[in-house]
Amino acid sequence: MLEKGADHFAESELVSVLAAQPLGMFLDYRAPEGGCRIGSYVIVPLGPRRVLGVVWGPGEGEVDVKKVKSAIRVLEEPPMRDEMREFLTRAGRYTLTPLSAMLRLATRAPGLELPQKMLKVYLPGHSAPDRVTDARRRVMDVFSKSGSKALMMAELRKLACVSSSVVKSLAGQGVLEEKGIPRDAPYPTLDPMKTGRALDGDQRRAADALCGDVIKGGFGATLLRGVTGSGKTEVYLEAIAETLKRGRQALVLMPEIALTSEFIDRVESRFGGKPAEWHSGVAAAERRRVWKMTGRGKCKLVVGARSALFLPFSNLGLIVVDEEHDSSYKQEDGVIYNARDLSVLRASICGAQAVLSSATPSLETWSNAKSGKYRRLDLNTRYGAASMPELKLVDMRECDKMSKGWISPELREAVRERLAKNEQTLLFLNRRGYAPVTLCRACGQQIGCRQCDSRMTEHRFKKRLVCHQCGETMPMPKICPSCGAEDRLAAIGPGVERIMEEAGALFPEARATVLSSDVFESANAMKEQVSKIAKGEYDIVIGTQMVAKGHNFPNLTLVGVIDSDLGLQGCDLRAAERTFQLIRQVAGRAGRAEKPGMALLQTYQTEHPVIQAIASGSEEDFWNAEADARKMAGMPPYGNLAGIILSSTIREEAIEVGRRLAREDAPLRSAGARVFGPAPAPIAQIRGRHRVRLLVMAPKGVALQNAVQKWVSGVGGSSRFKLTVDIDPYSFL
DNA sequence: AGCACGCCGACT
DNA sequence: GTCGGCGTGCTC
Repeated sequence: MLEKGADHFAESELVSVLAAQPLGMFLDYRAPEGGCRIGSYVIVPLGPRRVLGVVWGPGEGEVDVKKVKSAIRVLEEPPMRDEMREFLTRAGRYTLTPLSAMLRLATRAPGLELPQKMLKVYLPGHSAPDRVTDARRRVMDVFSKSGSKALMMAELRKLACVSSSVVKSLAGQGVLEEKGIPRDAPYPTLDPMKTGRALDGDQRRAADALCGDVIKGGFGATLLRGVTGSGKTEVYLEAIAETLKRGRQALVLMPEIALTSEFIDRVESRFGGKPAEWHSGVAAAERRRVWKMTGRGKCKLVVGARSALFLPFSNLGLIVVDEEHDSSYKQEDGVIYNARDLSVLRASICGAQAVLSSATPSLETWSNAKSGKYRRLDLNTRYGAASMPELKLVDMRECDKMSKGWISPELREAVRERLAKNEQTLLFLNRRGYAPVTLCRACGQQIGCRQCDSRMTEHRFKKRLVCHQCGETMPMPKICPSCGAEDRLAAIGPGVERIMEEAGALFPEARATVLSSDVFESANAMKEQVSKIAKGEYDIVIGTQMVAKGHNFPNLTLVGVIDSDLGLQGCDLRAAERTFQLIRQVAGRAGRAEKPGMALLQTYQTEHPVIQAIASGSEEDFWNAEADARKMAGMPPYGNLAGIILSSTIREEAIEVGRRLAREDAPLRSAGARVFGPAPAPIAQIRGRHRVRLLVMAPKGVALQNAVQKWVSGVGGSSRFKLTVDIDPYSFL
């Protein structure tokens, strides 16, 4: 319970209203005509406007009663439930988001305040017609055949082959009854009693466990782990069936809209009806219908994007987060939240089950399962792990003495073998351009970006320097911008273009190409190149991470990872996690069907636990190693992080406030937290705003949110200045 | 978020 | 003299 006292207010009693406007405070109003209750959605006057709000409690009465206006009216929708208000409150407190912004998320359906639109339908009435004509008889026949089902004018005209005047005149005589029905119709009922596909041993066990939880009722969280094709969807469909049987609602979150259509088909064949859809691609009227129907409990199953988590479900019993590791669950602008974490919070508040499903769970979820906070259910593959090629490490410390360049003798030899056999090789390096660093040999200065403080990457194909941080580009200079020395600029380190150059020199007879997002004019040009590669028109493909996903190159039997360590030294917390998944994905490109594949991983750190884990191919080993590393570093999930993004149209202001905050860190220190930075934010400039970032680190158990709030409150700054807090950031510098 | 109020530069 | 730029502040 959020507050005590009456939950019903008679007309003109004082109530405290939270407006869905960025006000940062509650406003007192008088209850409207007919009274209202806690949770009522109300339209209130705010300045010259009328805005949507929710009655949050009794009026605070701290403002002059003469200033207090009356709420205009209560919406027809059922009041916001206590559990929803608690969810918004706690989610807002966790993400350090003002409650009004949270309310905004929860009322993001266009035209909510509009009265229910009515649809005119016709039914047989009680009078007899003054005259019976052929046309009139056809109309009456339609109703007798269809069992007096209500029909819209368009349907009726079509079925009876009459014009609207016939219908109108019958209605005028009372032969037909004209009725308005709500336009936002309830959703088709889903039939959970239909049986799904047959499940095998692991799937059956997992489904039974989940259904058991649903039957038991109350909160629980489960990691459902299984590779693609292991039947995760089928398993959670069983849990959905069980939820529907008990009259409760289920929500399935998906990371990408593209993935929903296949799921919708599965639902239709399993339950005999489509679920409601909620994402940015859904039209306004349909969004309103989904919102209203979930609130009235007339919509039992929703599939949607992360924002579906804020729908006003009346009896939510199950939340499935499909591909829970996917980074698109992290909302990065506006209100910053992670839908995966908030799903668990919402489930815990409304006594629902949360099912986090993934082939490669995030470390957070893996560790929650390991500690017993979440239950873990594993589905083992039906077809074994046949798709992984032989993995071999190449120690680059050995090679350096023998040769220059980035392609080791061992990898060279392997490439030559493929060339002789007419098979393809993929050289993987997750770095665009020619060289990541351009250094002046005269003065030692690196060429930096003028816009943000990062380094410029040379793109030799385009003869330009490009900042991968903010997109700034400039022509490749002849003289050093710092000291003016001529022809002393040196490219340091490799990018895919440089590997292309080296491959060209080593294998002049081979047909080689670069596959990198920046070398194509259009998506179509890229697709064309991909299909050329698939057809075998190239012998060597040099690619960035874009080669990892989906493309099938049947003649590819060798993958060389140029720099396996690349992801590991970055400042991105999930770099290792992603490196692991990426290298496994890339290595998985090698060898299909009858041709066995091989992957050579070049590394300077053969003994590094992550590299070892990748080489051994054991997932559990990797997670254990990664968990140890994060534990040592005090990183999530064994420590807490908060990103502070300072932005301003004036670059100096963002930096200045950043420095000041970093200096005045007493509130953080006393709580046991530390601050790093300021540094340019991952996207240093957005829509003319300069962004700077601070990172706060705290050991587990520190009330990080409180400390951060205390610390940043009253930073001030001009009106162009804005501060945003990103709790549990995904990317940081 | 809007929207008004208010205080300084280029026009009829 | 005024029109209008958008910086500042308020909304029960």
